[in-house]
Amino acid sequence: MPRPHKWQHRLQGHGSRWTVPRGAILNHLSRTSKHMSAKEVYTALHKIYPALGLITVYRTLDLLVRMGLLYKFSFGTGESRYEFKSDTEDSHHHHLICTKCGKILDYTDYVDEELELIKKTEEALATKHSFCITDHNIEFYGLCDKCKS
Amino acid sequence: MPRPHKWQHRLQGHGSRWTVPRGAILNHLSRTSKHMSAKEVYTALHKIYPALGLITVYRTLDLLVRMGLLYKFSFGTGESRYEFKSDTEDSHHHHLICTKCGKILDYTDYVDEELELIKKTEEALATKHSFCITDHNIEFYGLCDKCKS
DNA sequence: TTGGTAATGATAATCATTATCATTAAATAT
DNA sequence: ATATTTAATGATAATGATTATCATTACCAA
Ligand SMILES: [Mn+2]
Ligand SMILES: [Mn+2]
Ligand SMILES: [Zn+2]
Ligand SMILES: [Zn+2]
Repeated sequence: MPRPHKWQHRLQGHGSRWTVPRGAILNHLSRTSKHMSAKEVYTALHKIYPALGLITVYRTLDLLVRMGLLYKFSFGTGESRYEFKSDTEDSHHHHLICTKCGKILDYTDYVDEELELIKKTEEALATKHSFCITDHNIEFYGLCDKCKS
Repeated sequence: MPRPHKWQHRLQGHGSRWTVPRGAILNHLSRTSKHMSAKEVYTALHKIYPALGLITVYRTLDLLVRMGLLYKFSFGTGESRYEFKSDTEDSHHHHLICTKCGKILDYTDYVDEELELIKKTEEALATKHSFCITDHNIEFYGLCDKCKS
C-alpha cells in the first residue's frame, strides 16, 4: 500500500524501518501547512488507518523530529505542535500567534533582516557565553483580526 | 509575619486579599534571577511555610501573571517557568537555552538592536495581517559551556 | 520464504495542571 | 476588639498530554 517514498531510504539501512504509520504521518504533515498536535494528526489519520494508535503517532513524531524532518514547537497551550520542515531554501519563517483563538500564522516578512541580526547576535552570544548555538525561535503574540474586535 | 509589601495595595481594594502565601511567593521570585517552575517555587517555600500547598502556588503564579508582575514561559520542557518582571527600565532581555541541561541564560546584548527591528517588524505584520501585537519572544537554543564538551 | 528484531498498539503509569469543596483567615463593619 | 463576610487555601480527585511496558505484528536482509 505505501508507495516508495523519498524519505524511505533515510530510514532503511540504519536499523530503522519504513512502515505504513510512518509513511502516513510524514505524508500528511508534508501536505499541510498547519502546525498540528499529536492528537490532531491521530484524529486525521485514524479515519484512514483505523489500526493506527495515538502512541505510535507520538513515537513517530518524535522520530521525525530527531531525523530533522519536522519542527517541534511549544506555544504555551499545553500540547506540542509539529510542522513539516520543507527542504526548499526560503522556507525559513517565524510565527505570529493569536493568544485568544490560538491561530498560528507563518510570516516571512523581514525574515532576511531578522536573520542578519540573528546571525550577528548568535556569534556575539556564542563567544561571550561559550554557547554553541544551534537554533532560534522568534514569535509574536497578539490578537488576530477576528479576535481583536 | 508578612511585612507590608509594596504590592499589597494593588491587590487590596479590588476584591483580592493580601495573604501570607502570596507575599511569600512574590517575595521569593523578586529576590531570585531564576526562571522557576511551580514545583520549584513550592519546594523552596514549603520548607519555610509547611502549610503551603502546590495548588496555591499554581493559583498564585497565575494571579501574578495576570497582574503583570511575572512573565510565564514555555521552554518546551513540559512545565511552565516563571520570572519576576522587574520594573526597572532596562530589564528587557531575551533567552539562551541549553537543550541538554536546561540552563537558561538571560542576555541583554544586542537587545536594543533587536528591539528596533522587532518594532519595525511588528508594525509591518500588524498592518499586513491585521494583528494587534502585544508581545514577542526571542530565544536561542544550543549547548552550554559544560554540555558541549 | 523466512528468521531476527524493530515497530506497533493496548494497557497502565507518570507528570503538569485544573476542578471541587469544606475549612480558614483577610478585610471590613460593628 | 469582635463579629461578619467571603476570598483564599489546601486536601482530594480529576483531567490532559506524554511516556513506559510488553506481548504481538510485520519489515526486510539474507
Ligand atoms: Mn510555521
Ligand atoms: Mn529571563
Ligand atoms: Zn484569534
Ligand atoms: Zn547545558
